[in-house]
Amino acid sequence: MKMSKLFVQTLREFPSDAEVISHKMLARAGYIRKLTSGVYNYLPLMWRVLKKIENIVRDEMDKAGAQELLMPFVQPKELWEESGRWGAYGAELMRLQDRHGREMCLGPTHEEIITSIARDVLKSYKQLPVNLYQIQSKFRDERRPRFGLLRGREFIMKDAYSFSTSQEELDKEYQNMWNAYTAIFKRCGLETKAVQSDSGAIGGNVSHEFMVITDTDAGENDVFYCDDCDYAANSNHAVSNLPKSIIDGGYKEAKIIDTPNVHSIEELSQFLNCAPSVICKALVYIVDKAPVIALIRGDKTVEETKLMNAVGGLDIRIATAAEIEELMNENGFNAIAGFIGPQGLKKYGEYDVKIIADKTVTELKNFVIGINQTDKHLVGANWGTEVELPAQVEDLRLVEAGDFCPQCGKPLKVTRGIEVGNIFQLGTKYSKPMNAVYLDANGKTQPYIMGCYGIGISRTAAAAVEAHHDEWGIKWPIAIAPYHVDIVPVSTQDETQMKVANEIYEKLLDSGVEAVLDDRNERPGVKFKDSDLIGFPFRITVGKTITDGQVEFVIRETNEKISMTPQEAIQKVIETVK
RNA sequence: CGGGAUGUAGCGCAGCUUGGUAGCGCACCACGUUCGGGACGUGGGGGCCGCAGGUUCAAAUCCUGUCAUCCCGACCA
Repeated sequence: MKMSKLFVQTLREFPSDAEVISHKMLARAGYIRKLTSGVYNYLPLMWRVLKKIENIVRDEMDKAGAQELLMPFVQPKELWEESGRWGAYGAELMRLQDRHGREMCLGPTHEEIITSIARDVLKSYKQLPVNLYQIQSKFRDERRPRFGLLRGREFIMKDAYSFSTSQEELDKEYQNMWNAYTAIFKRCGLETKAVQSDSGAIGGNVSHEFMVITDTDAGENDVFYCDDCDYAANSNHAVSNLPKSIIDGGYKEAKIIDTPNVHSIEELSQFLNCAPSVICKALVYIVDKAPVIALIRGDKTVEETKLMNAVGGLDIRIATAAEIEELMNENGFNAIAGFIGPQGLKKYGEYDVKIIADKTVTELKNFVIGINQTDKHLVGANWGTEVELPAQVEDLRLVEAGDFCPQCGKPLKVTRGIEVGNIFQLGTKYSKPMNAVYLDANGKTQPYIMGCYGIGISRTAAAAVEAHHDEWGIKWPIAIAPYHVDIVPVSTQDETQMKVANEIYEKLLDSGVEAVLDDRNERPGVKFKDSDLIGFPFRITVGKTITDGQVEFVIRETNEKISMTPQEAIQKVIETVK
């Protein structure tokens, strides 16, 4: 491709609406343009990158025995009602009506569709197992799109779905996909870590996320991991063993004491001169409109996803001051946040109050707790006497760096990650309600045991930029770079330089190398800046030294410059690309 | 959805307080001088000042409404 004809406009400055590095770089280097919030045009350079990632994904999925198909982007409401998700999915599901008023949605994922196809075709155990996948645009009406391609509303995704006859068969396919994913990301030049995760709205039991580890703002997930064993988990799912803490408040008897204007755990522990770990904290949450009180040790934090899952909810938030006031009034108390306790809270409007204790509070003795009276606390409390231990006890705790690994006991570390793929064991979550069944060897009707496996194609491209760039621009891994090499004659006026540059270009093209010839009559600085910004893995500069038979070979990854003959440069590129 | 901000040429911005011919830099076109890390000169092309009302002789500027975009908090590929 001649640079003068390449459809690209690089910008001197970063667009003002871009926040993270991948968004800034891709926009400035002319890969993408925003159409509307969270929706981007993929310009020719971007599309080449995306196609390369897609092809790596295809290759590995096919090798793993999966078959590609393509499902519709627009889906009818009826199938979503069968699975129960028309109501459950929430505002992220982009709903619309056709001219007859029939309700449809834009596909955010395709479990319903694939299940409806499978149940029509897969009638016998002899046809199983099967793994089907597609690569397609998805639409999720995110509450807040941001970070460019990392969190768009429309994005390109590979989604695969497996159908098995047993848990063992599913386990095998899960491992198969795990291996394929590891190979895919490696080929894309990305280092990933597979971490245990919460399974969220898609549902299911076992799931892992593939994270590109990046300690920047673009990494939206906290990942806890162990250096000594293979344990790694998303913060919404991580568990840990705790270091020894003080769990006995040491109070000889239970009594109510005045704690004026002492709102926070920190203030309370100072006021009472006790460890935060002997205080039982009570937090009021609203899960799907219903009130939930979470009890947890004062020095620990509630992981909201865990709490939400403990009550089987879909949406969670901390209660407002006004809601707490209502809750108190309705149950005959008068207290503000900071003085809440679990005692005597029964009703909130039409809902029953649920009380759930984190495991950390069960072992407390002679502890401190709120009693729903402002400016008062109970000290020296014990379960079973002063306070009743809630029937439901769960792990609600957010893990912290330094907690001990649940597998091997060594201290855990934390880092940030970008989720580029995930694998789920769905079980019969969709096959049962949608009556997707086959006949087993005994002629008995059985629901499929399903799995699903996603890769964010466009997100993977953005994550690659996050992981591979410097202050001058992108440094694409060779396997997903839009072009392999940029050939830059320093002066288009110089006949020798142009002649040699053209020869190099033609020879590389003949060898199947994806080359760009920067034939623009621009000053060299402009061409070098563009070359670095766009991120060609290699650059061959043809300058004055061509009179000595030398060109300059530049490796973008290291910015290393090596003088060599044109023939050597050609050889070097061909060897690397093959 | 809550809190904060911004909409003026493809990109980055000024002008608005105090209404009076719409500007600057980059990019784009032409000519000339330049030519190893985003050159310079001269001359050009491109804008319903987000949109709709209102006030006024006159609105980018003042008022009202509306739409869009971005940032900070809860979700996911």
